[in-house]
Amino acid sequence: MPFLKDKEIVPEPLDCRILTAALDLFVRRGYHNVSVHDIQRMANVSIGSIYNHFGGKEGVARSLYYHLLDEFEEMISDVIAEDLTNVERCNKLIKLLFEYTESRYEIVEFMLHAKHREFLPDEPPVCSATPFRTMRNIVKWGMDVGEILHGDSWITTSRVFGSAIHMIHLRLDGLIDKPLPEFYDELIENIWRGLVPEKQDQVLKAVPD
Amino acid sequence: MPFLKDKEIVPEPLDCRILTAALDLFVRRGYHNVSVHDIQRMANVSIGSIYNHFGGKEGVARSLYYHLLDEFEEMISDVIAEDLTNVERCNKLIKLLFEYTESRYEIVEFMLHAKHREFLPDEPPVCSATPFRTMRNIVKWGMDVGEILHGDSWITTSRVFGSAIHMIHLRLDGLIDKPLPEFYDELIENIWRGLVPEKQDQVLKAVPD
DNA sequence: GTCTATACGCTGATAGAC
DNA sequence: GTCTATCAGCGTATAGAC
Repeated sequence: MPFLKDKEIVPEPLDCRILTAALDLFVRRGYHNVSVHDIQRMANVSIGSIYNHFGGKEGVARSLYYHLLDEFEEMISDVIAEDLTNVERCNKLIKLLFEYTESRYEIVEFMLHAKHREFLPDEPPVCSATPFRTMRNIVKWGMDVGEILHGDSWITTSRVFGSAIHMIHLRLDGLIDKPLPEFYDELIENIWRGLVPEKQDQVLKAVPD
Repeated sequence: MPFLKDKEIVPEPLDCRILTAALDLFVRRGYHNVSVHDIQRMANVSIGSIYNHFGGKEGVARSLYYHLLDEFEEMISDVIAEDLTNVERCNKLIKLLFEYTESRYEIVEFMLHAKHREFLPDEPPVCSATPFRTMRNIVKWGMDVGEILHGDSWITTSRVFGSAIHMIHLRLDGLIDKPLPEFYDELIENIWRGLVPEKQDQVLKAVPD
């Protein structure tokens, strides 16, 4: 029986507790290895509440997914609003993704690593979602204005973001044991070598925070 | 009731039928959305046989996984045995992976796209398996003998194979609607631009089949 | 070795009190 | 809105005949 003092704990909203618990469990065990009872237990709510708020386990996952997609989208919008060159935008996004991977591991895992098709059958693949489309557009804009050398759009995007995302996967899988930000400078230099017109050294400098 | 004539159909071994059916189902619906009954039905065998041969659903998945890892490993050994430069080896592997993605879609999907952790909890991640280690070694050998410019090993490998693998993911997710081999030449040219010492145009030429 | 029929636990979901 | 108690169905696994 908790003392009254314990009640002074910040009363985190119920929805939030559920989503936080769900994210943690989904990432650690995988969606299908988590039951509604598990979520209920970890979030300290009743099953009834979960069904009232989200309509069931799939509803929780979908809500989580949309929520995080929104966060992601917002992050990209912020970067675009910052008035950088398109190359700098790419750099900044990679930097942010690398930092997220270290500080908010579960989010990146859930968004980049999870197979949503298996539990959200009606959702299109993540890569076709707005944030990823925008990332591809940034590369296209860069080619249009001559910042980035012309080439097939899929190839160029894969070369810019694909290798970074691949490193994120390797990090999440525990193969790379150094924090990703430590790779940032060398990776960026490597990415643009041969992808930008001659003598554009300024792409090297880290973007301002 | 089938006529005797039907019995002339090549008697494919029972194990093989099970594994083929399982691969198909796992890839289409995801491991957790497939029941032993589904496999049994599609393979035209009884549940008992599945338990006799593989000990259960997880056993089927594990057997399938090992089997395909072996195939993959063999493919790489063949390439290494071919006496090519390390750069050519990378090219050849990317070419083969692209071709596999088109011709043996399910295999690539199951090996590169599936989250094995969720149903084979004791297996290390695919990327730490021998084939992938060998791919990283090829890049390292290339750096050692001066074919490939020196740099961090993770970064260089991600730049060489990561972008190709990323394109495979995009293709499997249905975003890229052209067969991957059509991207091969431009991608290869793009990959080595800035990664090999000056004037090494020969990397461009497609490797002999 | 192969099959059928059956058992049993777990999970998603609901009903109904508060 | 929140909770507890309960249900129905599915999916793994086994027992035992052939």
